[in-house]
Amino acid sequence: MKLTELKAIKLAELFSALSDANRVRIISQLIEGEMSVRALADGLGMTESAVSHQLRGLRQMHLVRARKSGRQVFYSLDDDHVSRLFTLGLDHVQHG
Amino acid sequence: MKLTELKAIKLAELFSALSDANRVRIISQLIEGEMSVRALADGLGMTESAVSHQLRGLRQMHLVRARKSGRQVFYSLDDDHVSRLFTLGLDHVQHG
DNA sequence: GTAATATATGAATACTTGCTCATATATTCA
DNA sequence: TGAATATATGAGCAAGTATTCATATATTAC
Repeated sequence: MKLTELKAIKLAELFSALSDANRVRIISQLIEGEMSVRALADGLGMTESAVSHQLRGLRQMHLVRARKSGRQVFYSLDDDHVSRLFTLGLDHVQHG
Repeated sequence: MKLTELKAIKLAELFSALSDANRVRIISQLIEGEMSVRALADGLGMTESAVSHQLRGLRQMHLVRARKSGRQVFYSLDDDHVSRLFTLGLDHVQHG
């Protein structure tokens, strides 16, 4: 398959979004539905700062979306490609 | 989705395999069929050493397979999960 | 045997990344 | 207003990664 350099970079960036165990766990939580930063941090045993930094990257790649409500920010998956990639990858890991 | 720590790490490792533009380009070439290290290097404008190093990682993750023939080593994709991940990701990049 | 070719690999280095810590911004409540 | 809570962000650092260069191994041709 012929691939332009730009597309190769974009693809690599997309997969990079899922190339860290903590990000994978964040995504896995968000597959269930939207969650606040604190809820994610508590659920994953990460600091809020670390979660926030990671969410920033995911946001910039348009993989998650933020919804502000009062002083909380609820994050959710921005499109279903992510969860499809996620489950396909999980498939590979489980019985690949 | 509840995810064990081990599965999160395995998933992240899988996606890490596709988290570099040069590896993405290597995979994109191998989707066409098997190729030697030199052919890959020539086709991608990389040194043979760099390609060999990357192939080593992909091999260790069982994403590519090596077939030795004379003094050449031909690489091919080791399973179709990879190309499915690849094309799903490309889908996202193109009209996501 | 030697020379040439194809690939692999270790060390060194430049670059990237994910975290912590400190601080800033925004919102709610008293 | 001021204190408390939720999130965001920048700097700095430790760990990881991809490359290059030099060298090693393996195969073929002579």
